[in-house]
Amino acid sequence: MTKSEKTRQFIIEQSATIINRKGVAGTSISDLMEATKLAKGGIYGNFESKEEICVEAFDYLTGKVSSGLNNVISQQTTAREKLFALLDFYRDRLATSDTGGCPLLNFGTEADDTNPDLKQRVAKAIKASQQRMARLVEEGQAHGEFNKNIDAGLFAVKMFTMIEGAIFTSRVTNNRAPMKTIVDVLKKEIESF
Amino acid sequence: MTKSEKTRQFIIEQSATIINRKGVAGTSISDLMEATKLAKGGIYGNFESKEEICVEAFDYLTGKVSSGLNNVISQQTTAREKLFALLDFYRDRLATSDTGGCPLLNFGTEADDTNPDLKQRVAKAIKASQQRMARLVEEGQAHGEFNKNIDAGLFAVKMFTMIEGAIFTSRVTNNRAPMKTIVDVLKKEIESF
DNA sequence: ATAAAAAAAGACCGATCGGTCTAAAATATA
DNA sequence: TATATTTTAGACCGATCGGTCTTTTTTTAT
Repeated sequence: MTKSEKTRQFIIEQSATIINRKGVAGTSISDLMEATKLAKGGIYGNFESKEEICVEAFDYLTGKVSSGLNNVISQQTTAREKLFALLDFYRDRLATSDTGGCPLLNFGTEADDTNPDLKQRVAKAIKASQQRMARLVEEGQAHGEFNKNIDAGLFAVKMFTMIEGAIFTSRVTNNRAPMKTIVDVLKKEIESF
Repeated sequence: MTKSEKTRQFIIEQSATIINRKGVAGTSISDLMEATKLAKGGIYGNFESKEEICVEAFDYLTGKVSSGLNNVISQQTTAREKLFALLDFYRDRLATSDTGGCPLLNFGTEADDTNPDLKQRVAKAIKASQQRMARLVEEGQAHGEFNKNIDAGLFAVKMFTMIEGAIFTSRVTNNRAPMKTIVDVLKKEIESF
């Protein structure tokens, strides 16, 4: 890993949370200079534009969520346990305030009317998230753990919308209760599979 | 209604959709000058700051959603019909792209880490939305239409998170299907009450 | 119609925006 | 250690930001 590759990665990591919190339009290069302790030349020597940093920051954040999920899921054996671990991860790691919440929600709501490139990236990430959920249900069905009549795709849509809606609600109202409630509701439904 | 009151209202109405789409940070005064065909003096003669315009725009947008809902709800008689009308309204009027989507979602996700005033306003509006839903369920129970064992508050949280999550998903993916699916799921659950 | 009051125009302000460029510093090669 | 290359600092750029203020225009009251 060359020096500039390391610096580039460092900039992305330091910028990601700031952009997730303040948004693309609300984040200035000087914010990133302050966070990285780099001068303008240090930033623009590694990125072509603010837009490029934001895109990389989004990929970094979603990648971190994705690997975090893969990690907790891989530690479980049954499909039910895996789905529960996924739900716990969302509840404990994305509804909290300290990292700015779910990047899909933050980048998605800002980009949908202003930034087609970013919007498409978010759309892809949404699809991937739902597919992960559906896959876990299908896995449970293949292993005879869940009823085969369950519509995995439909449940994934329900699960995804509820989780994102709950993250949003809990964060704006400064109250973890909605997120907890929704996770419990989803767990109960999974138990009935 | 004095001249300046009319102008003030005009500015709010013309600005609201723009701010809903581009966000608070992403909207400039010159955007609003262009939309209203007013010069800077015309804007700042009626508002103290950009922040004030944004707050008024949020109130205007949520007020319009609220009165729209009240309108379609009042045209129905049974609680079930009222809940269905509410769902149809969300599906047909807020998941579409032309007005920028749900103001709660747009202002809420931007404000939660950057704008405590606006954040609190969104939190209040969220609470009001959920209470409206819960009240309709309780109304149905009072009239013997729904089973009294249904937890109205819990259902309202579920309904609200699913709707917001579905609006988000449908808008970012440019696909009405998730919103339609979620509305159908909720209707089916209401039918079982 | 005229005077008084209200509202809007637009020049102007300092600050900051994203981005460029050259010179200095740090690193890699030899 | 000397040299070639890469990387960073930071002065600088024009544009635009939110906001102010004086002047002009429009509205209202007489």
